[in-house]
Amino acid sequence: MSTDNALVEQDDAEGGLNSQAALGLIGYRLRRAQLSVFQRFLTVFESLALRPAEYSVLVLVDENPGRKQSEIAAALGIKRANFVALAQGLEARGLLERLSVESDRRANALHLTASGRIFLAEARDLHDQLESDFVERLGGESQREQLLALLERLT
Amino acid sequence: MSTDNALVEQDDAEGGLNSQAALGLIGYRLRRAQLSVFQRFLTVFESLALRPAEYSVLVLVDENPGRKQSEIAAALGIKRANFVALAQGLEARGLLERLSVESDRRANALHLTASGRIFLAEARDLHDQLESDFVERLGGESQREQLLALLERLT
DNA sequence: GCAGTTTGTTATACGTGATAACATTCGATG
DNA sequence: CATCGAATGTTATCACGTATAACAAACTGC
Repeated sequence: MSTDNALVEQDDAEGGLNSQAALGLIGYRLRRAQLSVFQRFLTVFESLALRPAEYSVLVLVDENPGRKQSEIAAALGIKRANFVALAQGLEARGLLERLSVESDRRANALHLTASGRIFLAEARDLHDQLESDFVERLGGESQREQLLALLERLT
Repeated sequence: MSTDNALVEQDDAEGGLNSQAALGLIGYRLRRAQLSVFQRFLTVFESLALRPAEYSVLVLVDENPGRKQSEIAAALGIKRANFVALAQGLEARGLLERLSVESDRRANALHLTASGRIFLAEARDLHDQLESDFVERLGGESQREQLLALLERLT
């Protein structure tokens, strides 16, 4: 029952394990792909010292200037508590401004600084290259949209 | 350049942020989908107190009995160092055996115990249900295979 | 004005992945 | 056989991401 025939790969060779079932798992492949993609992201963005989460914050703030921390955090699925250090870090680098709102003195309204916008443009270039590379791997733009649609349904 | 017009959704409403670009990112969607899938996994497997990584180890060992720790770890993309506690945990629960190999006294050969096999059968049932649920969300078996193929290319 | 809620914040804990160092053992080569 | 390099399992440690609890300040609704 264990040793299989020619229908599947042999599992007695030293090289590849029999991983039919294990690697067929959606969750497993999802995790592997995500780790791989993030790893490539980290490599490409190393020169900018920018992490994926930070990039997504900059993009979202750029597209939604003046929003509160909580709103940006919630939109990205990040807990308020965990967002604090993230925002403070970007602020310390001069990329992000946290302006106090007159109508609500608790809230911080997020804006990009001038250099934040310049920095983001640079980051966007890098990211576009990365995304193009992914599209190439996937085999075309239509495959990319298909992937995004499928991932959406899982979320 | 920054404020856009009617071509995209308005971003002044209180509900949804403008997230065209941010949410269009492959890495971002991948991360969100992976978190969502893992969360569902954790919920379903809560009764068994089994984590995703542990499940994948049991499956792989079941299909490749007698392999060394390093081999199983490498096949799952887990570092040797991080695999130790994982394997010891499964051994402590009586699911896994780590037999010393005569031909190589450094190595541990991994096998499932009898109760490990029973336990795994139970886990496989749960996982099959979960996977079926995913397939349903994806819209069919062919979409599942498409997704797996696309993820494979990204890895 | 008060009660309950929201916002930002700190502290803390857990899980995962990565690296470095180490002892033991193996393999190959002199 | 002796030695050197590599492999194996292990421990300790670190960096990150995520989660919860608690808190002060401020807002909202009654």
